[in-house]
Amino acid sequence: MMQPHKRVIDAGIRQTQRDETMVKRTSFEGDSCPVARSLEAIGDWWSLLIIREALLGLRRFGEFQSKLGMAKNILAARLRSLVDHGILETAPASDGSAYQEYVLTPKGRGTFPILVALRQWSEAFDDRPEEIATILVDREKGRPVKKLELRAEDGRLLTQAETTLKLRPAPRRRSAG
Amino acid sequence: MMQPHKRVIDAGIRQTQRDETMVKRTSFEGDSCPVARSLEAIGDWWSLLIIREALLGLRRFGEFQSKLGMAKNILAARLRSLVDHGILETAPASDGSAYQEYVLTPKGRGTFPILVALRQWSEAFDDRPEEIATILVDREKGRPVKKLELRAEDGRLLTQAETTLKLRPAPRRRSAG
DNA sequence: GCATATGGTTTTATGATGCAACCACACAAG
DNA sequence: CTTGTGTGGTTGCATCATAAAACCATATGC
Repeated sequence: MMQPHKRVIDAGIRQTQRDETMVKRTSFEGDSCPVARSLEAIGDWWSLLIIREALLGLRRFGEFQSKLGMAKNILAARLRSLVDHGILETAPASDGSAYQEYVLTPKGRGTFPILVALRQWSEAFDDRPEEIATILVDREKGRPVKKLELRAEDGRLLTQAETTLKLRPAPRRRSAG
Repeated sequence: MMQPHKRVIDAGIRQTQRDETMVKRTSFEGDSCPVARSLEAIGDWWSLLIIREALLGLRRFGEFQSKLGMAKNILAARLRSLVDHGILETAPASDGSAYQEYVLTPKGRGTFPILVALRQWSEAFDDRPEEIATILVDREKGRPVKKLELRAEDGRLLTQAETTLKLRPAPRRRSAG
């Protein structure tokens, strides 16, 4: 059920040496692993928490700053990075103040399953689950949501062992040949 | 040169002061948000990639090291942290070599949905999806898996907007003890 | 114009990360 | 038993990111 020896896929993650300062932070920008690519965008300490607050409706710099209790410079850097990655975008106004707001793009809202997965992992495995303050519920019924489930094309519930990785079929030059 | 005046670190910000070196990395250990609690354990650059490789069957220090291309000291630190968090555990042997292996615990295998969510987010929103090399497929049929879906207790498919957070009902002072 | 709140940037300090070098141990050869 | 090599890891140092505070710029109100 599991190939213990060499796998062909993904043989050798290399860090992208940028110019000459290759002691950077091992960027995963050019990596072929989609997990690594996600982490490149939202794999740092604060990004997912900022996104989480944004999903809950926060929009203003000061809201994030006071809610998350983080330093303003860090927040500014994270917001800029999230905007650069197309996860947030700045909207010029909303409440009259000529300041700007940070709102989630579709890509940003698309992180919701990631946050749910993180939440459910805590709920399932945390050593002190009693310290978890909130529950994600179905808004309509007020009942806890089900666990995320992975299904096959035909609807069968899949565990990790029932899945495997395949190479993408066609590197596809450019149109059909 | 000009020594700046005494730094008053105890400014009253929220951060979890551990012992006395409170300029650490803003640990989320005591946070009540389950997302933050997850990130505390696996929210750094390497942990999820190590877990990913472990899910694919890697067990040995050298396997991780050559596969991920990371420095050995970083790997050692991450492995230790993952063991401390109950995500990996060390098994004394397997192939005769008197060395140890790192195998996933149930808690570690429980991260699978997180990795799937990260993967699917990349697949859906990455700017250069053609660089993604692998596809997660149903092992039996060889067909791509469906997107993770969040459902209500009664099976209704839920979007983020159809969910909300509720406070945990009972803080429960250790009942019946 | 001046006080204050908001929204950042700059400065400075510390911790984390990255890499190389080194060390400890196991195993094999001589 | 000694040497050699591969594995598994630690130590040192350079560099980078992060953190906190101070500072600055723009808005808004009086």
